[in-house]
Amino acid sequence: MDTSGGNLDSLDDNTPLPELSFEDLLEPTEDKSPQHMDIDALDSEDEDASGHDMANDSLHTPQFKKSTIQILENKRLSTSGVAPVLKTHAIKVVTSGTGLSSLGGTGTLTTPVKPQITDVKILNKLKPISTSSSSSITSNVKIVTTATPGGVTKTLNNLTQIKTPDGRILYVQKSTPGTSTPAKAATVAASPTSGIRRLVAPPNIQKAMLSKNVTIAGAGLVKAAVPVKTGATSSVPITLKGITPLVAGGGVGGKPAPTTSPTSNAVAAAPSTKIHVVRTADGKIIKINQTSSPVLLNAKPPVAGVTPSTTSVAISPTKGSVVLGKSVGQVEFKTGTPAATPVKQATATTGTVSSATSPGTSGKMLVQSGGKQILVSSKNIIKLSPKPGATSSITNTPGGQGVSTSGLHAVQLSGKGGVQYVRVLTSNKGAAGTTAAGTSVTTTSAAGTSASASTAAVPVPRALPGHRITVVRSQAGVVTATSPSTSKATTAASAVSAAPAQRANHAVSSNSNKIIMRSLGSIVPLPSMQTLVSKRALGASTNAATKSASSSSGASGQQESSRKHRLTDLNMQLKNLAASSGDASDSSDPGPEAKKPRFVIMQQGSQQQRSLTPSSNTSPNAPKKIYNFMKTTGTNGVKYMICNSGVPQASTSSMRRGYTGYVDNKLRRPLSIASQQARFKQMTPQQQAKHLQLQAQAKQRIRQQQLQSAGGPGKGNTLPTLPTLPTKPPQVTKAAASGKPLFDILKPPSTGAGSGAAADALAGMTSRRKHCNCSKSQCLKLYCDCFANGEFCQDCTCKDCFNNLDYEVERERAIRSCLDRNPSAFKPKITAPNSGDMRLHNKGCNCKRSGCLKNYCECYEAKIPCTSICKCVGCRNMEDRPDVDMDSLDGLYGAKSTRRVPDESDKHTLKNRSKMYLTDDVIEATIMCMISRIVMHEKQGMPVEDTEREVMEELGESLNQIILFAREKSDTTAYVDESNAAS
DNA sequence: GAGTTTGAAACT
DNA sequence: CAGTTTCAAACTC
Repeated sequence: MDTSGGNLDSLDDNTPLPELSFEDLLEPTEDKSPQHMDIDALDSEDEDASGHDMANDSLHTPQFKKSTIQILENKRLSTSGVAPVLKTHAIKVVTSGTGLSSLGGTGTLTTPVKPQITDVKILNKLKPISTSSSSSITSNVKIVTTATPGGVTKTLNNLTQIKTPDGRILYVQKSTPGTSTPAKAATVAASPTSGIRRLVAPPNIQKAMLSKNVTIAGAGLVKAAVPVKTGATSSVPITLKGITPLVAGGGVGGKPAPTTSPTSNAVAAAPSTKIHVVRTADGKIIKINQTSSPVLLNAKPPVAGVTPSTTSVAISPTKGSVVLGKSVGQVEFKTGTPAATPVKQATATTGTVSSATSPGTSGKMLVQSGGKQILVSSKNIIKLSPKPGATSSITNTPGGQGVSTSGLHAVQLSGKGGVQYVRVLTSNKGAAGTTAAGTSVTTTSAAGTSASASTAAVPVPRALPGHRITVVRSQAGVVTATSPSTSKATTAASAVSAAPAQRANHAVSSNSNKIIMRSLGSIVPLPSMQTLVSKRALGASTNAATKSASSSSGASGQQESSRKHRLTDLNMQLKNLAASSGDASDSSDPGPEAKKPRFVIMQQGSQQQRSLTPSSNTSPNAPKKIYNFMKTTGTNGVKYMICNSGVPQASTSSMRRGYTGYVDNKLRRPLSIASQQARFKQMTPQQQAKHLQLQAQAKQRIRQQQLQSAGGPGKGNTLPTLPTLPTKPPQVTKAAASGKPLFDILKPPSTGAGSGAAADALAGMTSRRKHCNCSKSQCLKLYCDCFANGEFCQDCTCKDCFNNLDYEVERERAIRSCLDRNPSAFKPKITAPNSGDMRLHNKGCNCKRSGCLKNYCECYEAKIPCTSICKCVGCRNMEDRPDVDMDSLDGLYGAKSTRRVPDESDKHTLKNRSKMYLTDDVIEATIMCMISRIVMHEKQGMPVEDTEREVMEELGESLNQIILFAREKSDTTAYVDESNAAS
């Protein structure tokens, strides 16, 4: 038990989540009315947040709409005022057994008539509910465990055990910044911003029991002695309400019986209220909601002799959420059954929360790692490091549990912030006397603030060997709740993109028994495959490529500018192709959401290696594939920053002020704004301090490693050169810059002499095209291109730069500020309304004096014509102008080896030709060829590097063929034209 | 490279 | 939302 806490503490960045001690759940009932008010407010906020999260809007973060358990605050009661007894309390949830009496004071749980404990689903919400901003659900992880009946409830250092009647134990870990000690927790408690965690209880939970003092009766009321916050009177009974008794025999999948008796405090809720709210004395609210698509971890068949429903946590979607909120004197559990249950009590507050989606719909995929199986709902992608035992030993819990070694497994959820870290701990607890059987799963969301992440562990069926899985939310923090029914590839993609968490360290412990996913792992936003699939994108890339090839000869300033854009587009597209070569199958127009970056956990185990391994997601709804670009800086637990999703940053430099081409900003954004935002919001001062410290350490490690690897030292305040992947795009970039034809550029690096060129290309990739020169903004405002593009300053000439790892807190604050001002601040300014449409400036320019014919004008800079959206005066940047938005068409022209500057007629001709040759069919065929290579490589288990190289090679070959074909046609046409002219 | 111009971002 | 200020890039010399 204690050991688990120790493990958590050992985690660096992820501040160990404070255990959710019993006192956290307790609160004097006296405060009822105000507390209710609070609850209502919170609930409303939560609902609101889920409904419209504007902050994340820019990030396209999916809204969290599922019922979950949320810890609104990370506040932790100081133990000083609480009776010691309280600390050891556990919460038992009894599904059946109506009419359970509430336990007063120390009373232990009353056993329900037919105890049936289903499952517990723990969702992490990174952002405080209070903020309507992005509602991020960190994880939908549903852990099914069978508890050993009659087990002893205990509170781990970090974890609070919730014991179900049948002996299952749930571990709830609060995320308090770096504090294992209560005192610290207390201090933290003050901070309003805290990570939110959601626990989703199964629909049938009728009763919740807090060991020793709190019991939740089936009737819905539970009273228990409530420990007072520091200085407050202790042993005030807590009331749990809203719990509806289960129908006898209600299995996991079965429909729960409606609850009949509302608690005194409970307000009659609409029928089928599905929300369970528990509020702790320290003001935490736990909501138990049903969520449709839980992820099942360690799902295993229930222990023999036990009814399925009881023995194992059922995956069945649960409704109702438990929210630990701010000090409310009560703890409420409200349960509702989705379908048929009659009205349950729901306080006004809770009522708002309930938005459960239909469970069951989601497909689940089974992920196996190191002999462990994780069942994931289709929407979620969980990726476990292939070798649990791999590297880091961070997770070690010395202590009682006897989990000395740990394995870290990275779990990536497709949803917002989709990365979670899972730690599987071998639990010796059984030996310790705790009833909890072998494995418990803990999920923490590190998002927002690393510290905020709370963990919850669910005991695994006894049959399973004792393992504890701790899921720590990634910084990105925003893990969307998985809604099985609604899940779509696009949704998942968008969700992922929303949180571009950049750095996370995660350590993989050598012991496979433990899987710890730490927030420290670096997460890289990856473009969704849809982007790749997008015809438009492909065409763009093709055009860009051809353009770059043709434009290489250009000399004039204007051409230079054009080429810059072209190169940018090309690089972006290539990156896109390389990075997102995953889910090609979805040809539907991804829309803006689809372009969101995906976060990839950088596994520590794999060094300097980019993996292109698809997740083991088998579910149809699940995102097709996610390719992880992994790079490690070396040592265990080292935090490292990853740039631009493994694609070299060099070419990605943004054009001035948010120009994105029609390639999404994601490509240029190594950092996850969403995640940063979330983290920031939840970060407490202590967390921030710790975070900074960790970052500094990580940075130092990075530098050291880079130095060791003969990498040039970063300059000044900028970060050292970020690790770049040894992949092709860089080559392409440099080659393109050098004027090589694309098809040459794309050729795989030849051995021997060719390798040198490749090395040069890589070197070229490592330098960005543009460097800011900010002097007053500290690079923390949108004035700064680096910042605006979500990039760290690197090799810039800026002064007092805060846009680096050393000032991540400030940076996150700035990001949030920007998003507060403009939720779309980090969205691409220039997009194409529809696939195939011309790129347009979303906001329009406002030029007064430049006539929109200078690069002052964002439209002109992006080579797009001004539109009616623009407020420019004296605009001359018209659509029909030859110098606008035409360079994207001259790629084929360049292929003709024509070096003269095309005139308007030429451009029209080129445009027609481009349409002639770069048809959708051609583009699709090209993509399919690339995809086929990926698939083939995957099947063959070929190295990622090889796969990437070949994909790019395939692209190059395809483009080459297209160009050659176009050239031949053009020659023929010219010949015909000449003949005609002669005649 | 210094100074000016420009327009987006930030602020009021 | 409009006006003003601030800012950094683009531009000019």
